[in-house]
Amino acid sequence: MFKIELDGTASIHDQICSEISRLISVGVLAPDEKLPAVRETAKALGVNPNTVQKAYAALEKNGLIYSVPAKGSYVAPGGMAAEAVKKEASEALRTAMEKAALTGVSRETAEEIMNDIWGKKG
Amino acid sequence: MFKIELDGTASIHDQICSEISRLISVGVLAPDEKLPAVRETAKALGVNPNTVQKAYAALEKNGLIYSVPAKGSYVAPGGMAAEAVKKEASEALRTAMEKAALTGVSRETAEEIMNDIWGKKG
DNA sequence: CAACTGTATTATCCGGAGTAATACAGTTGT
DNA sequence: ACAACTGTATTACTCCGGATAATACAGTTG
Repeated sequence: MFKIELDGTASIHDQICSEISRLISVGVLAPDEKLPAVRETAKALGVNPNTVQKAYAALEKNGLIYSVPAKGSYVAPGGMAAEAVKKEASEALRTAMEKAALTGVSRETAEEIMNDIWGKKG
Repeated sequence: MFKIELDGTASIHDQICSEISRLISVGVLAPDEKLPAVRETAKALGVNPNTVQKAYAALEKNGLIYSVPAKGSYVAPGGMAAEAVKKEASEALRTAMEKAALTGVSRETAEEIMNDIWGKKG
């Protein structure tokens, strides 16, 4: 069972989405692996089941998981999920970069930050 | 007078903040230049004066502008404002990159996006 | 003095977030 | 067959932040 710390300013179901997305992309949650039940997750997180359901529904809408009534929710098969997550993350990164560029942040500055995070190239 | 399109999902005063920040960093709003009055901006944007005031207050808190009661609000002097904006934007970019890295986005992918936005290096 | 400035206060409305309590239909293990 | 689980759906309620609205005050400016 995964753990999530509800810290941020974002809504709880958004945070659940993000964390599960991350776990999928990193591989902690494998393709076709069964996710904890809605009620179980809710209990583990000390959160209302409806909130978790909202998160799962959003994940399914984005193609990260698929749900089978009366059976469970599963990570999308064949690496589709991981790809979807990275695609989402890439788009978010693009948006952030566009915004930064709009406010005058230079490419050099962006590269420096990149080196801090991914390690210097070469 | 500047224009702002209230599109995003963010709150109005946040959008006003962002747009004024951008205009400052780019140089459209020069240091010590007087900003439009709260009521004037509100009217131009079709928005409540209180909302604009909230935006101006936040901008002042972040050191981007300074307000003189009964006189007006002005862009912070000596390029301080532009620097503050770029610093903020850089931090936001760093946060976005960290999140992307966490979800498995590779440096190569990030570089590609960077090339799209800032132009290819070299 | 009139018209403007930023600032402050209070009240109200609306929508989303979150909670709560159910209910239903289908699966699964015993 | 039955109990216990699954996802899904519905309805109602509370709470809080965003936004609006209507003022009021004090100080500046022409």
